[in-house]
Amino acid sequence: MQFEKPAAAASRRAPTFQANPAADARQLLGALLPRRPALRHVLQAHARLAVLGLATARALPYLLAALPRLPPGGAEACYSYPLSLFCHSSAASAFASNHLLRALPHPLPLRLFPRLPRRNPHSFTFLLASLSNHLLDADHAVGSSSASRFLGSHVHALAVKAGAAGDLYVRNALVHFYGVCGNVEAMRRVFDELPLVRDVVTWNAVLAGYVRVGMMANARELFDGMTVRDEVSWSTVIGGYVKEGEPEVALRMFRNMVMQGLRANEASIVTAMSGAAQLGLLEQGKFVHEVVRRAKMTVSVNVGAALVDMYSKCGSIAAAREVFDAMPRRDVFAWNSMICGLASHGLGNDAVELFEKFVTEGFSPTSITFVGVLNACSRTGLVDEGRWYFRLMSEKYGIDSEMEHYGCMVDLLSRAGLVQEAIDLIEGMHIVPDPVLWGTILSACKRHGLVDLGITVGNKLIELEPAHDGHYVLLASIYATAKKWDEVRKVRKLMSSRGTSKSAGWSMMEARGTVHKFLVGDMDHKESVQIYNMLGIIDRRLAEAGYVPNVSSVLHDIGDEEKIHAIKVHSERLAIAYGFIVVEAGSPIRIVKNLSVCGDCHEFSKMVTKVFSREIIVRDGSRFHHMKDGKCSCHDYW
DNA sequence: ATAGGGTTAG
Repeated sequence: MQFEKPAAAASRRAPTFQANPAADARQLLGALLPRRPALRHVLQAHARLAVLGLATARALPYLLAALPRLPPGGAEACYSYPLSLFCHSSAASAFASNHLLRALPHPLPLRLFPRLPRRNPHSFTFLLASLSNHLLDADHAVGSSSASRFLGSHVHALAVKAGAAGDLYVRNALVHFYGVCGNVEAMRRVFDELPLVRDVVTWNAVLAGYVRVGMMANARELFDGMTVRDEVSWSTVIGGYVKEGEPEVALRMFRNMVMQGLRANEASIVTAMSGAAQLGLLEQGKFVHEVVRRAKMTVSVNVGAALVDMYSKCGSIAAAREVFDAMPRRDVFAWNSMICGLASHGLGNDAVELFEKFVTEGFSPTSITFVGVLNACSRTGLVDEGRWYFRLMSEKYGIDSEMEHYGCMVDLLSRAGLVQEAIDLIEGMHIVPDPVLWGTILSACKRHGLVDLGITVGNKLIELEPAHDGHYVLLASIYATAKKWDEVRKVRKLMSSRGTSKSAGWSMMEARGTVHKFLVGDMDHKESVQIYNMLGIIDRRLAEAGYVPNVSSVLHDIGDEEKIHAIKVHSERLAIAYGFIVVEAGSPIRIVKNLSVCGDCHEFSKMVTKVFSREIIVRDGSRFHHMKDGKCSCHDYW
């Protein structure tokens, strides 16, 4: 065995440590620190440098540069560390100053800025970023944000005075800042200022500014005019369409991007996935998942959570669970998606079980976790559990009850017939109750035959929201159960003179790679003739099996014959009939609706699943109906 | 140095 000479070994291990300690420290830090270091990583690295004798005054700025943005109002120790790094740095360089500005929480950078021994044009970038980040973090802390807006324009003025405003990075930071403020005019002014010093980041910042305030037409025009677009440009616009409730456009752009051979990054994957979830169409969601698979991307926590949400909102709760169980690491978002998903599919017991596991694994629930859990209890009729979790939320976790939580509780209680307890809850709320809560009470009155209370609540609601058709419909049907026909007529008349807010119902399904959308009595579809023939066949078989249309839910002032005719061509039935034509036997027929299923369509669909041994999965305005063998996962309550 | 992202009752 041969031995190296000690000197040679040493020089190979640390060839340049003697030559340039600062450069070595920098190199070592690069190897030591993860890509996005946390405070403790930097502290550990500092310790390593100290042990090696490399924690010199010249090396400290690099530690400063590696620090993450520290949280506002955090422990003072958090920011005394960056300050001491700065003070012990030998060169009071602009580099060290700038990274100090970056590490410290708002408003310290603003206070320190005038006193920094060295500044350069870059310093404005750091300062503006600090302001922008603060605005983004605390978008509801209105008081401090208006101050930040003012301070931002002040920094802008300082930059102009210092001759730094023409710097590309400073300009980009300014565009971003004004975008974050929602000050589109100022943003645009900086963007258009001569000389036109711009790069793709400038364009993307303006794009994001338009998206942030919902000016999608401007965003799109800008995007279309861009000569250089990168991944960020695409994901910004795709995310904008998702945010604006136009998932079809978002997904079309995502496909377009992929078809052009451009790389889908994590942001565009996550936003497109959320678009597919919003749309509810499984094939669209699977396409996005397929892009992840083909790119051989590792399923990160973010992508995993988005997948879970997409699969549950597209009606495949089993696929959602599969993805969730396979995730090596999960964050609160992933858990929340899974819990809420189980709840919306009527799997309340699974949701509650998962919540308990979540807590056992040491996670802290958020307000959204409780929306999921309470919703699960409500959908499954777990009254005691619901009361228990509602108390747990504030008493153990200190989470304030929000409208959504009250909504779940009112639904839970009134559904179980505990209408008075639900009313007491509403009346004891510390926030102004949403009229929808009273709407829940009203439908419970209908369900439980509480005529007098129903009449009081119904009239109150009509007074509160005269354009809301649903209130008239419910009130009239309550009068109808009490056989007060004169009152029924009055309410109907009132509705036709005032009510307007009823949106047209539609049903969607996808087949053969296309999306088909049906309206009531729709004749626009290319295969309309076949669809109506199929509907006729289904109707006859169902009639043989004893199905009788129930028109009590139709409140139009028309005869029974017409009502039956109207019900027979509800969009959902057209979609089901089309499903029989195009969906492969053995596969479920998947339908997405904008409104709630009407009572008779629900009965009809259930019966179809029994008579034809066909599975139907309907996503309506607020839940899923898995229908099979004549039974529905919603337990006939929606 | 600067731009983009997910979960929420009826």
